[in-house]
Formats: sequence, C-alpha cells, structure tokens
Amino acid sequence: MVSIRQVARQVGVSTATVSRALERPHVVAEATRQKIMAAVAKLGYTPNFQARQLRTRKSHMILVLVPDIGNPFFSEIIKGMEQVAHTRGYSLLLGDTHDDTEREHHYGSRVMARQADGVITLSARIPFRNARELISKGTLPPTVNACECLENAPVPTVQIDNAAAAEKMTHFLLDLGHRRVAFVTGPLASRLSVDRLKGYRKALKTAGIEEKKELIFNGDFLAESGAVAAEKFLGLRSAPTAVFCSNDEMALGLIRTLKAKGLRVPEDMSVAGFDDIPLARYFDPPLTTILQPKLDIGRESMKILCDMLDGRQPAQQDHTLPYQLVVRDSTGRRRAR
Amino acid sequence: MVSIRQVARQVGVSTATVSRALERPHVVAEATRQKIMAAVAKLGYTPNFQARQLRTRKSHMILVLVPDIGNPFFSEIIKGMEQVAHTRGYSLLLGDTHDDTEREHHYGSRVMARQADGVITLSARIPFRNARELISKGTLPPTVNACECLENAPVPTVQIDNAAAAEKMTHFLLDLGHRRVAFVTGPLASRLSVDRLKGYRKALKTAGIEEKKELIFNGDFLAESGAVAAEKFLGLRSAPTAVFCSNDEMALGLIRTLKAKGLRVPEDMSVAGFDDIPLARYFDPPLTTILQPKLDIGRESMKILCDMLDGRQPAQQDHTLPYQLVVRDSTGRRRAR
DNA sequence: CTGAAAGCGCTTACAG
DNA sequence: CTGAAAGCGCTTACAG
Repeated sequence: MVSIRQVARQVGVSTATVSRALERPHVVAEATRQKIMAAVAKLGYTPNFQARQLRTRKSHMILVLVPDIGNPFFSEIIKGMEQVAHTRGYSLLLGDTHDDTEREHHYGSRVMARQADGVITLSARIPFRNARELISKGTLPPTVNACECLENAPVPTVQIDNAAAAEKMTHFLLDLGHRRVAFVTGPLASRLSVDRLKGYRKALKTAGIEEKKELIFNGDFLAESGAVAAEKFLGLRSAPTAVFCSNDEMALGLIRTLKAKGLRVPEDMSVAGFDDIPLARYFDPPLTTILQPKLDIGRESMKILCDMLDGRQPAQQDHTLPYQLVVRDSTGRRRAR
Repeated sequence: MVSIRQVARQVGVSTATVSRALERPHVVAEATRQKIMAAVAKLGYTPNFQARQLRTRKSHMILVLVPDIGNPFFSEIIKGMEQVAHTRGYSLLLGDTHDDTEREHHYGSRVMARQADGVITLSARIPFRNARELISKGTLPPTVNACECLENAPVPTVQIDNAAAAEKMTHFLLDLGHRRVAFVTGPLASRLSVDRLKGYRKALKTAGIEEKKELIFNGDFLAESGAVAAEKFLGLRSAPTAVFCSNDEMALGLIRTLKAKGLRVPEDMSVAGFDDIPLARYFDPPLTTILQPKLDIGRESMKILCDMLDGRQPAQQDHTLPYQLVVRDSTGRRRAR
C-alpha cells in the first residue's frame, strides 16, 4: 500500500500539504496541488480510511439492523436508506438480527466501538446491552427507529400511523357491507402489529359491531400462517365474508387456501393485505392493501440520523409518513350466500 | 469515550497488558487479568475498532455489491452471506449499485481505502476503476463473484450452471409435448441471462426444433416485462403453447396478462420461471421453476472470500452449486386447441 | 508475565 | 501557503 508519506516524498512536500491538497484543495497553492495530484495518480495512492476515521473520530458508517434482510418489505426500506446515505457520504453496515437480541447487541457493540457513527433499527429494541443506563446518562449513541416504536426511549421514529391505516381498511371493508370481518395479526411482540390490531378493533367499535374472538387469528407475517388462518376461518360455523391480513404475504397464503377449497375471491370472500409489496399488484386477484411508503421510510430515517450526526436534532420525535389505501380486485361488496 | 489508557491507569498496568488481557487472556497472569476485567466493566470500556483495524491492518469488513437490494432474489443471497460472515467475525458493508458502474467504482474504492478487506459482487463487473491493471500486476484485492461470471479475470465464481438449468427446463416443456416454446430473457448484458438463453437454444437444437426469433422476447427481470411479453406472444399468428421466463417475477407478470385475456394456465399455456423466489409456490397456479440455492450461493461465496482472507486460495475458480427443477402447477401437457 | 517504545496512516492546530 | 509536531487508540516485537 502506498501511503501519504510516499506521495509527500515524491513531490517534496510535507504530508500535511498532501492531506490538504486532497481534503481542502483551495487552501493549497495551485501549482503545488497539481504536482501532488500528479503524484497521487502516478503512485495510485488511495487515502487509508481507517487512519482518517481514527484521526477524525468519524467512521461515516451507519449500522442498519434488520430482523430479516430476505423480507422484501425490509429490503425496500433499506434501499431507501442506501440512497440517502450514499448522497450524504455514509455507508451501510448491515446487520441481519434474525430478531435475536444477542445478535442485536453484537452489532450494537460495533457502534460503541466506533465502527459506526449511529444506528437505524427496524426492530422494536435498542440494540445496546445497557440501553437504559445509556439513556439515563444521556450517552445513547445516535439511534433512529423505523417502522416500530421504542417506548420510553428518546429515539426518533419513522413510520406510518398503523392504527389509523388498519382502521381505515376495516372501515373500507365494513362499508362494502361486510359484517363478519376477520383479522390476521402479525407477531404481537411487535408494537406495529398491536397497533394494526387496535385499528381493526376501533373500526368495529365505531361501526357498532361486536368483536368476535374467533375472527382474530394470530399470524407471524409468513404466507403459511395466512393459509392456516384460512383453514381456521373456513372451519367456523359462520365464516367471515372478509379477511384483513396484517401483511401481503399472509393475504397471499390465505387466498391460495381459499381457492384450493373452491372459494372465489372476492365473490365468496374479500381479502385485504398490508404493505403493498411490489408483487401485490400481480397477485390473482390483484390485492387491495395499504401502501406503505417503503422507500420514503428508509430515506426519511436515514435523513434524520444523518442530521443528528451533523448536530441537528430532529424537531419532533415521531415522524409519521402518509400511507394509502390501494383498492384493487381482491375486495368487493358482500353478497348473499 | 473511555480508552485503553484509562483502564491501564485505573489498574496500574501498561496499556500493553490491558490489550493482552483482552485479546490473548492466557498470556496474562490470572490475577492481573481479573483486575483488568473489573476495571473494563466499571469504566464501560469498549476497544476502539478503528484503532485496532489501523494497527492490525484488517478491517474485518466485507463489501457486498448488489445491483438492487430490493430484489428478493438478491436479498436472500445476502442473507446467506451474512450468516457466514457473522460466524467468521466479519461484517457486511452493503453497496447498492443500481447496476451503475460509477457506483460500483465508488464502493470499490472503499476496498482500496482499506475500509473493507475484500468484496463479493453480484454483478458481472469487477468494481475497480483500474481492474485490468490490478489484475496484471497481481494486486487485485480479494474478490469473489456470485451468480455472474467475470470473464478473463482470476476471480472465483459461485453460481449454478445456468445454461444446463435452462436446457433442462426447456426439455421438460418439450417432453410435455410442447413444440412452440417461447423464451423471455433477462437483460442480455448479464452473462447469466445469456447462459440461460443458450441453454434454451441448445435444448431446441437437441430436440430438432427450429428456433423462431419471434418466440424470444428480451425482458429485464421485472414483472412488467413479462406482461409485455405476453401481449407480444398472444399477438403472433401462431402463439406458443409454453413460455419459459428467465425469472419468476416475469413469469408472474406474464401469467397475469394471460389470465386477463381469458387464457388458462396451464391448460391454454404452460408457464415456467427461474429462481424459485419464496412466493413462487403461492402464485396461482403455483409456479414450475428452477430452484436456485440462494442461501447456499451466499454462504459459499462468503466462505470462499473468508478463506482467501485467511490466506487459503480456493482449489478451483468455478464453484457450481446444484439447482433443482421444481414442478408445480403452472405447466402441463400440450393440449389440442 | 510485563513494560517502554515504536508505529499503523492519517489530520490539524500552531507557528512562521 | 507550508511544515514540524502531536496525537487519534490501539498492538506487538523486543527486552527484561
């Protein structure tokens, strides 16, 4: 590896001058600068980032913690993060946590070790072992949360209003004449899943419809659990005429089972999803769902973190982005059976 | 930030001893070690990675370059990479290149700057501006390629035999009685897409079937291009009875248009895909496709790179992983019209 | 088993 | 506009 000293020697200047020529070209005499640039090119010099980072005490890396990078919902968000990070001179240190606390702490320690300047997490936990202590001491490293919600923590959060979105979708189904509207939850350990359930409940209440326990199925966001939910709902004495799933994958799994049992969607049962993953419009039937602005969630959370690293604290804690109810063909008016 | 000096001072030993206690505990007297560990805990000391990296000249980071992190095929592969990286003590520096050479070079320069010890790329290019020169000088940083194939470059490649897989699928369709088998390519700038096309052609040739130009559609791996392909094929005087798409998304887009036009799959037209993304089994009909071992591709490529970083060159350049023809319901025997 | 010292490759106040 | 010097926070041969 060629270092700054070799460039300096070649040109006959000090390393300080080489450093300046590279970092703040205008403070160096033009002639000097040109000689330096020529030497840099000739020697194929690339500044050592680690050295620079150590000296400037900045890594220009952002740790991104995701429960499952294979999930298309998350990977879209990360795409948005990368866009902003790139334009602002940061790189992504990616940690797939498998939703495991140990792994979160493992990666979180990289921030403590200054390998990253801050962290954006897509799960509901702060990834530091001694999070409470750090918070009370006011020494929590710059942290932003996307999609989830960290309670009692001074951490900016970027998400849609999950409860309101779920409420809206439920009302939409209700307005279509459905009275027995079932709901498939996500893993209830996550705040976002709970919020969606709340929204569903609130809509029922507003409409004066009694909540039926058997119409709520605890899913896990995987397509297969939608399939299991379908089996269960179909086994009921009185099956629902509409099902609202907490994500698109579960809706897809549910629809598949419905069709396998000879039911038509939406004629025999309406089905709605949540997220609007890229393939949702290609489902058969195309899925009615809640569009989450995935790229924007990624972009906004990264923007906030970068601002924090630049010393600008966000004006507010909660950043609520707009969602959209996308009506496609998987939902329809309730029909007499 | 508390540094190693403060720990040393607290215990009354040198920084060297603290460093040893942390890195090679057995070379330090047990009593000393315990005092040090106590101080570490008390002060909340975390070693500074950047300093360690600079000193040891190892970043323990791997640059992973992906054309589109939002693509579920790629994100599964990255998942596999992360698994191996984590167990071997490496972290992922993620670069989304949008298939853009400039961005590849931007991220590639991070390796030159020692911010990463090596790179795995999922595109067909070596991400260094002066790649040729580096190769001829023998100073190419450790590089591994996954899924694509870098010609004339001393870079290990991990992939399935795309040509053989495509050939097998084509034979499968032919054996079902189809004679007019269409093919939707991926972007032909990529070697892998060309290989699949080659396999398709070879199968036709072996079967003694003349290749028809109008039965080959140049797609781009997006669902929409499958839809466009469907329009085109349906507009032919003599439409194909089977279509083989170079990935699952295009197959899905194609199927949607087919259905919209009133055709049944597979009764009126058989459709096959490639990759076996997680949702492929939930398509309607469930998609016949080539299963690529995505996690294994990720794992294997990371294993090879880590081995290289440990000084172990891989025995061979090409690492060909097994694929699988998965027959589901989107393909069937050719029927008389 | 431990310490003093050198050094990884930069950047930056300070002085001129 | 430029240089000498200090220092970021570690690790490691060397010596004892």
